[in-house]
Amino acid sequence: MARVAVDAPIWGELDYASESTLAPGSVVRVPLGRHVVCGVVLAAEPPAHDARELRPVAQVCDALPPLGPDWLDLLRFAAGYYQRPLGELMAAALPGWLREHDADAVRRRWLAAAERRAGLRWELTERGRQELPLRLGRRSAALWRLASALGLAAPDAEPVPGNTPAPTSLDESGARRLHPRGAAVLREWLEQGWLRAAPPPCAPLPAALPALHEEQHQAVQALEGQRGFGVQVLFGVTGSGKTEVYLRAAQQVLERDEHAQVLVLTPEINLTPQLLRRFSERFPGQALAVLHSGLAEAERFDHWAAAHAGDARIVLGTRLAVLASLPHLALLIVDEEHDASYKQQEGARYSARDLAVWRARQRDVPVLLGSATPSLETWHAVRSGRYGLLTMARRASGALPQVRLLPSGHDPLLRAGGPIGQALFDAITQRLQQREQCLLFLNRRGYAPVLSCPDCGWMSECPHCDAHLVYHRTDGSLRCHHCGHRQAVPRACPDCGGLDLQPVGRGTQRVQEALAALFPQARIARIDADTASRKGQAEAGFAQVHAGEVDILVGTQMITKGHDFQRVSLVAALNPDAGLFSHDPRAPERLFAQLVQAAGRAGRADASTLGAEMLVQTAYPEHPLYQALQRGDYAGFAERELAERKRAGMPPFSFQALLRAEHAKEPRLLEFVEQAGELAAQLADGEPRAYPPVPSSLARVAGVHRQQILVESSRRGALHAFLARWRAALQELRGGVRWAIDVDPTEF
DNA sequence: AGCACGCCGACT
DNA sequence: GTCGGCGTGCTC
Repeated sequence: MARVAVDAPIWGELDYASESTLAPGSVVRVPLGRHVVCGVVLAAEPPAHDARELRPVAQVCDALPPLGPDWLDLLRFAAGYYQRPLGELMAAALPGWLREHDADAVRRRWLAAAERRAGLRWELTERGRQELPLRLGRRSAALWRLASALGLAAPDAEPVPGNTPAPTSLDESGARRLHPRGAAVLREWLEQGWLRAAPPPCAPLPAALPALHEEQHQAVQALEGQRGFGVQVLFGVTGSGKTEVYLRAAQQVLERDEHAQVLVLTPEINLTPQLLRRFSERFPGQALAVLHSGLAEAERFDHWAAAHAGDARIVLGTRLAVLASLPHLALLIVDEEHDASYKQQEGARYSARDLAVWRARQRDVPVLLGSATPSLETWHAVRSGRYGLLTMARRASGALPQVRLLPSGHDPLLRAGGPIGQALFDAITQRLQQREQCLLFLNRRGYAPVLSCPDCGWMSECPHCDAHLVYHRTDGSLRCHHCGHRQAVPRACPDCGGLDLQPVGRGTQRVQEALAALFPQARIARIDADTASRKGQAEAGFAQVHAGEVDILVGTQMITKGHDFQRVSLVAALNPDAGLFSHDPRAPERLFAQLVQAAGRAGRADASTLGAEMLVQTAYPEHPLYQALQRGDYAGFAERELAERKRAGMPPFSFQALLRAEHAKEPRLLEFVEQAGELAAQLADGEPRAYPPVPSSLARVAGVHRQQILVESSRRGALHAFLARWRAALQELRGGVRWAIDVDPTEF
């Protein structure tokens, strides 16, 4: 009998009959209802006492080595911590291609992928080392020639004089020299699971590694001394050379152990082509696997297989890569660890950064968290001594851009309704004269965030969401950025018939239009979700900027990530103030990180005649956040935010979870959250504290109403004990309300 | 998630 | 009188 976690949103694990004893971690296909689904064996159990007739396991994917116990423990932990079924975590961790193909297809693809990786060079697996001698016995000298070429000692072989190390891997032609059917025998043994791809002969490192500057040297040395579990925070300003430290850290680990694997996490793989390039240049060959959701399913399987087989020495990926099977994991690196995209926002809402730290502790290996603006959670752990701190405060070459705050208070240009004030106008004019490029960003796409009637106060609102319809002038449409609703701009006000509908506020389109009028001679480009609708379109836009075909680039946050523009010397934030006074307690932290990131887009200051500048157009130039930004004082900003969090009893000084519930009928939803709140009060017993239900930040999206309940405790253990009980009780409630618990929520 | 089972409104 | 709505329960 086998206990199996199945690929279905089912709590509880299912039992199946099995003729043989299946190793835990075996990937199987099992009948469920009228379908066959993928599953992972959790344990081989003795038959249960109840006499229920079990259905048999349909197939065992025995071409795959079973998933390791540490992988199973990771998934069990994540399922428990994030209050989700184990099967769902499993489905998130395994490539879809594996889940959707039968054992034969999996075997074929697994072997084909292994052959491609190996360059047809093989070595014995542990299993091969044990089982092959049994199979061969004392017969067949020719087969033993193959076996000893793979490093097995024949039972009655003469001890080899001297200590010439036996070669331990074989390719096809080598096998043919030793045995007439050598290649076929290798294939047979491969299918038995006795062989695996031999690691490519240690790819030569580039002859001359780049010299490290003093701070990098210090960081690399500190990491060299790290053995066993430890979290090191690499706190380095943009351009300080964090990637080189990652590369050296990876190199140390890979050289120390010929099987070691390194996991490198990055927020958005498409936005960090440099990181991928740097790793593949430094460690050439098949040793690098890439895991992210942009890969075709079959391709993702191949990369996952390389990781699971232990062949991939470096696995570079987005948050989902943290769930990959990595049997020889020896180092984890989380780049831009503060980035919000490490938190999965649907299904199992795990934090890849937090799971990376958990995996490091589990395997007793180091983990490196890199950022110019660490998350407050991470910074707090540094301050309390739990995490080590490696600081790189200087740019490797050139100076950081100067931050200049431009008060928008009494500016005549802004008062006249323009997107930029006099100071910014002058600054851009200067840059244009020097043939340097400018990058302007704001958080709103479209032409204007809302259309309004000055006569009666009517505003364009989405019929399905609690949100404004955004005016897009290019095609004369009103669009909802939340549900995709789209309609033509009305000729007259729907309420009073007034004909003077006015755009209110500014989006990227309107800014582009205004800039075209202000700088008629400049070449202006715009990149946002609207212009980048098709894949590659954004990259084409960026390429134009790199090629110097654009003088001013306007866009959303999209343009603040992933590109270093050598000829951009001025970066400006047009209206960042919303982040100062948001109801979301994490808004300031995000704003600071975003502005620092944006500043980093400016090229080297010494390549500019005027020096690189980051300009912030704000009504609150005295605000401590901007003051800290101007000083380049992340630590000061973080201290202040942490003090505020402590005062308010918020994370990281408390632990939170959020119940999110949604339903099309508001009364039904309210009834549900009411009941949920009562259950929480009964079950909590004072700890944790449950707040009353409130509408979510967008109370209605696409016709669905949304409410949430926040629970908070000073003790993580108390919170989790409560969540398990609460979840079980909520599952008993009826009424078709969709709900989910978000542990350690980052968005409210 | 699917899928079946079951009890209440507008149709040939 | 039925067809079908989706609320509820189950999947070893």
